[in-house]
Amino acid sequence: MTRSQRPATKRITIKDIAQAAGVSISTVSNVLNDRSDAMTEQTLERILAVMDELDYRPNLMARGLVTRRTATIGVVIAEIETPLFLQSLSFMESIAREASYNLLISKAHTIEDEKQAIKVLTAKQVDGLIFLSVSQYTDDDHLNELRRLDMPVVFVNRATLHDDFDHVNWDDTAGVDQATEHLIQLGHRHIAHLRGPLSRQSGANRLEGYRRALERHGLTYREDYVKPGDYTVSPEQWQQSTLELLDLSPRPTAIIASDDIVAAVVMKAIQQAQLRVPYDVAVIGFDDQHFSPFLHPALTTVRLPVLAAGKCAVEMVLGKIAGERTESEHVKLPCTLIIRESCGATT
Amino acid sequence: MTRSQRPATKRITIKDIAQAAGVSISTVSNVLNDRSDAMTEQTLERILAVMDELDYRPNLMARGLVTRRTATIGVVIAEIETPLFLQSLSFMESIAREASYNLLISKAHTIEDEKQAIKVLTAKQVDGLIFLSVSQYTDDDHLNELRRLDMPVVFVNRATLHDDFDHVNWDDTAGVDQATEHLIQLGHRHIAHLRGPLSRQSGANRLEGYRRALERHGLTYREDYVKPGDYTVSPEQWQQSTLELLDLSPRPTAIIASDDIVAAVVMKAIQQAQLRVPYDVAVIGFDDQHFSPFLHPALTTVRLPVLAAGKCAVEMVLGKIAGERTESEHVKLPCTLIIRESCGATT
DNA sequence: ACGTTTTACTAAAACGTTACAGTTGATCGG
DNA sequence: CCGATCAACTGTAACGTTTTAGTAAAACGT
Repeated sequence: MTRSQRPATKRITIKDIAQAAGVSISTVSNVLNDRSDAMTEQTLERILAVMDELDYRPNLMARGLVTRRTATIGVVIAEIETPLFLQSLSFMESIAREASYNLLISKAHTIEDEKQAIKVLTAKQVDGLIFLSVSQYTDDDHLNELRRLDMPVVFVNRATLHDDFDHVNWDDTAGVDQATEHLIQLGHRHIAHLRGPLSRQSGANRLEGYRRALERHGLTYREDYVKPGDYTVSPEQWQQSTLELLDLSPRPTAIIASDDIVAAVVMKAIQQAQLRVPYDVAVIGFDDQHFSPFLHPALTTVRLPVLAAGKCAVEMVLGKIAGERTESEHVKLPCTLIIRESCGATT
Repeated sequence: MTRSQRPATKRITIKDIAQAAGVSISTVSNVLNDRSDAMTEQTLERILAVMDELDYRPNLMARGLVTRRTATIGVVIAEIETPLFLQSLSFMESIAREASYNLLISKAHTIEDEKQAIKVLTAKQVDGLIFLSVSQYTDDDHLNELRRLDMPVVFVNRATLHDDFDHVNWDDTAGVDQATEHLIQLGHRHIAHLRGPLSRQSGANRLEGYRRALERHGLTYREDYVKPGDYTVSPEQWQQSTLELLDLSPRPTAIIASDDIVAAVVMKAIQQAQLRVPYDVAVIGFDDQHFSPFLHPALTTVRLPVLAAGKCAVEMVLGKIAGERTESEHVKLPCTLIIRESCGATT
């Protein structure tokens, strides 16, 4: 156990290796860059041995300075603390790591934050930039700055801005459409919706999907069947909205919530009103958060392709970096209806 | 709108600024490093103007090469996809950003992964390293490698290894103790526990806290009141375990679950057995995940100080970097009992 | 045996900063 | 008015790599 007491840890560099192996630094650099064909087996082994013995680790900053590559992708993520996006981030890391890339992260909730984040991430010489679910509204100024960077940039879950940027989005509209369709197939004719904030793309899209499915089946869209389930209003109000829905005539036999948290509250309100889910009222959520299968009853919900989106985004920037992809791409991933107990299809 | 078509974006450097402003690069460097006292107001402004006009951004890699500072902290995080730790990570980013630091992240689930992560993060010259909830068991080899780095390292939520490392932990034992105490105060005498995996620190600690509270009150610890609620077993088995507990005589009047997800399943099982929470059986969870307030009934649970721990960890490495802290510290943060509906105290 | 190719290297110039040791020319105290 | 201090700079050597252009010696073909 050679535990040295503050050994004044001399940083060992390529120079030290060269010296110890009795070669030039160029040769050492060659082995570092897998150009081992340019030297004797014997020299290679000697260098390798010295590296190992001295526990040499190349300084990637110094390397990056000349190669202009850092093997690092910057991720700007919205402040919103939803587990879903963090999960996506986590998955991005997995994909990036397979390609030996790391993620440098920076949260941003205002446009100012975002600009600042771009500044520091690029100053740190990231090879590409991913924007995860950040502010929907951006000025041209901002976009031009991004264009000027001349660096792979992809937006995930942000309203499509301009065609020259890469985008990965998911199709909430189709997701809710599918959920509504499912309820209709199960015989429901009175379907209510606790919608998200209309100021957000997701809120508007989901309402649209609900409406679209109803119309396709010739069911009338009733204003009073739609109530706000925003995160801008409180859970108490979601509960209140649910109770109001239950008082309507005819009483809705199904409620589509804007997300799983809202759905949990909706189910709770229904149960407190002495009604049963799904027998009296079916409930469908949105997001497929990790707790949804464990609710009582297990929640039928629409799963967002957050993992696939993360993977896609990382692959897009890696492709751009490698020069394989050049055209800007707009990917729209489908959502999946996850049927559990709360809609009555499985019981 | 000066949208240039691939302007062959010449990277502008400190040299360009110097030239354009008619000064030496040293002077420009001085303004970059806030040594504006060493020049005329007029020169300063001229340089600033040129910087602004040319949209200059210092290359932090080049700077880092000479200062040996990157303003980046490496975070190695366990693969386990629990939202809780991701939330902690997210909060760490906030704290780090206040100090103008960024987080370079790398997941690791095996020791090999971890070693690899250390290698690349240090190669990228991070200024400090935080281990978030990674593998409990490490070889001395591994630790020595970390010591050799001569770099601030703090472990969060890892079993204390050696005193010369910094640690931030939370006191699960006291947390469950407190939860159990609360139930006892409410008059419960038959309290069961769905424990976590004993191979993990958290599982063992929580069982210990449960036991400790019982003993303090002279209540007998019954083997059959404790069943595994591991994530190593399936939700179906948690449900099964719950039903078995309900069949015991005397029937437990309260169940403490090893975490909130398990608690949700426990509540579900109880309700499916036509019993009511909390009237027939009280339930307490652990973690205070974001969905817990929305369960039916809202879950009483023990909140882990994941945010505080993240903050603490970041502050510890920043302190070490700044040279303010030198001693190794071992912080143990308290958990908080969050009383909601599922234990019957508020209804 | 001679020119040519190949092999196994090496020297030195980048990359974009900071840091330190100077160097001017002006100001100042006595 | 002279040496000393000071203000406002500048020149250049690092930092640890990669890369390009080269070189000396060995191998090869004829």
